[in-house]
Amino acid sequence: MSQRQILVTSALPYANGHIHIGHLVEYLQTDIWVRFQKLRGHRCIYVCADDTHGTAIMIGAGQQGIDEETLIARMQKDHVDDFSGFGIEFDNYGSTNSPENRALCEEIWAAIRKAGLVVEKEVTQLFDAEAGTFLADRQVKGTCPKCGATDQYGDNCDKCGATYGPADLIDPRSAFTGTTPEVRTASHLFIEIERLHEFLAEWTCSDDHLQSEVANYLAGHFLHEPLRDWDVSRPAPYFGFEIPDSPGNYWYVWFDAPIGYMASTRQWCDRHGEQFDDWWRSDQTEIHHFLGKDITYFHTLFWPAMLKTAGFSLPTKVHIHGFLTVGGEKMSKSKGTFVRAATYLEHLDPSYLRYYYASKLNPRVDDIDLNLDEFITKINSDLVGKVVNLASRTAKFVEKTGLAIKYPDDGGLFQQAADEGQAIADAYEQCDYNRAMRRIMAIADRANQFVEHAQPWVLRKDPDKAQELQGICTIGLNLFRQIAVYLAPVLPRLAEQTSELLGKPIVDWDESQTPLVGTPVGKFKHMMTRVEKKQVDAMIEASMKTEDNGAAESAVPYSDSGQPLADDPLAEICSFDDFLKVDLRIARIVEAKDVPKADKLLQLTLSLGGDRRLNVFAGIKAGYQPEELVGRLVLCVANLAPRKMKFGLSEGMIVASGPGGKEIFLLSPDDGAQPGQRAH
RNA sequence: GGGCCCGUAGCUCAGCGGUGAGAGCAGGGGACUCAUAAUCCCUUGGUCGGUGGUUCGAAUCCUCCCGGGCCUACCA
Repeated sequence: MSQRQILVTSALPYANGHIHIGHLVEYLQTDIWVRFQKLRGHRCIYVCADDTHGTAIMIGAGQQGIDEETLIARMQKDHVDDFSGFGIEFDNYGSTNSPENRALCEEIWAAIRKAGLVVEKEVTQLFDAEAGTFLADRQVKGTCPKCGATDQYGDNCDKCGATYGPADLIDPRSAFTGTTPEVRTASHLFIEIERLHEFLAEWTCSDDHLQSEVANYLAGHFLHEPLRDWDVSRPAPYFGFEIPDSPGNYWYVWFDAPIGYMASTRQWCDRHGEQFDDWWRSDQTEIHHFLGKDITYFHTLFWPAMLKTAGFSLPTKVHIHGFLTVGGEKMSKSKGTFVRAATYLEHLDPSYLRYYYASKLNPRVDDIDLNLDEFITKINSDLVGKVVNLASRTAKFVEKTGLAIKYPDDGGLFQQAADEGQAIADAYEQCDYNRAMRRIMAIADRANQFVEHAQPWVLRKDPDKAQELQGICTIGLNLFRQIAVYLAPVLPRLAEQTSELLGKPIVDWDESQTPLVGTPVGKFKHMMTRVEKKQVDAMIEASMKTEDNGAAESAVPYSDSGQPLADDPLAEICSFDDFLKVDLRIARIVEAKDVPKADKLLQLTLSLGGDRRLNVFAGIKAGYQPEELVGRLVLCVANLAPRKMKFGLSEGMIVASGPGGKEIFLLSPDDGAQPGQRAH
């Protein structure tokens, strides 16, 4: 097998938030792949960095009263700690706010300029003077100029479907401060990526650079029509690198972020006396990017276009994974399933998550689900019950004698498992860890059957059978070690413990091909403890309490996030008389049923006490089951003008909060309230 | 509206043109006691979402339909 030279990256985590178990899918997927390549004897380096630029960092720093450099330095430290806690080993972990990155941005920019791909265009944007920043379309809300619907984003109206620019909104408000933004025109620099259309159409479909579903996605969404110019500059003030030949303009964060892969490589090269061009301008080096489906197009269209234009190597493969769900649902802060890496580490062993993710990951873009009950049984039965147990049930019988000098006849078991090595390696190579784990567990099953039938605990009682006992345990421990080698990319800690027990380090995949004989056996120590449900519960409980307020760490007891208010700023002043026009009443839901043809609606019958009933269609289907609603008290707008809907007449509204989707929270009165009472 | 992915045992998934459809976990029965109540043996359980087609033969390929998820809706 010839030695490959491989450069691997994971997407750069953004410096405005902590690492959580969703991020870890990617970093663990990548780390396992890298460890696998290294174990196979390839030259492989894994680089990453914090992504530090952009408006969000600027705003975040402002809110905390610190400068951007302080914010990103703090967050970088937290990120590095989290990664190392999970055994994720980078060869270099840099920052996009580094001199190396600036230099590379300038180099690539110069090449794009030289290729004549840059054009300048005027862009009119809203500017938040209080926050000191330009606002993206989605960072502005206001009233739709077509239909008058309130609270619409700056790009289109989801009531009437009209599209417009943020400056067209009536009464626009900044999402950050709620202030009225001013209109400013600035000139932006664009890259005419369409000029590379043909190249991209070819590249995305060839040589297995992309998973087939990703290539299809690009072909159907972007490449079927001319590519739009890419706006790569932002006017000051902006936290980032100023564009040398365009003073007052900064590179958009998505321009310099992927270049961070290169900058991180350069730092590594400088530390190791390596040539940068051997990694980024060489046919001999494979480049593998791992990233989530949300940032597909930056990495499969813009990034190859930038590399191509600047004369660097193109990615060998872009590996795109799906999102993490927990218990089949999106991670939720309120349900405690939005678990930070640091919180996880306070309660559980990182090996558990490494193995669990490995057992679920496949080469497709599918989302993967973390089912907490399955998590517990999988760890306990696979890792503790099957794998570690093999060592646990044989090692102590040979503590004194060590392994046999000659490997005994095991009926072909070791050879069979050695032969599996290639299939397991292929599965790792293709990121089909699920398949690899299944094959490895099958070896563990066969090994346990062997020990069971050989009955070392019986042999132990007969001094004449000492040699046979040693032979049995030599087989058992060798099968165990073989599994530890195959699992080493996933469970590096187990590999170390195995090395310690048997006195021989596991540094090469080929250790799985030859049995170990004649070495001493150390005293067996537990290698992994069982997971208890209460540990998992405690983690969820703790996550529920953890305020994830981005980078903001507050000492205030109720450190509620400012995000909801920022997303939806306060409305204008309303007079008391105006308020009284709205007749809010306590109501009891006496009937609730699904509206089969509606995506969002449930049909409710509200009782205001006595015989008074209201028929209401409420857009809460995603958050509530009809049966759980019947009987509960809610707050309703009882005098709302009836509205004729496709499904019938709606005679009021019930009051709820939340951003929408599944996150809808109905209001309930305290005990004692009665239907029909007015709220004011 | 468009696109992509998925729908196989209670759960998580494998099989993706060819002997009677599989694994792990869960459930039931038994064995063992070396081991972290681990392990081993036996066992229950499935009209492979539905329909139509291609084929000597389909869970596996194609049509349509139903259901779930994600991404989009002129926006990167």
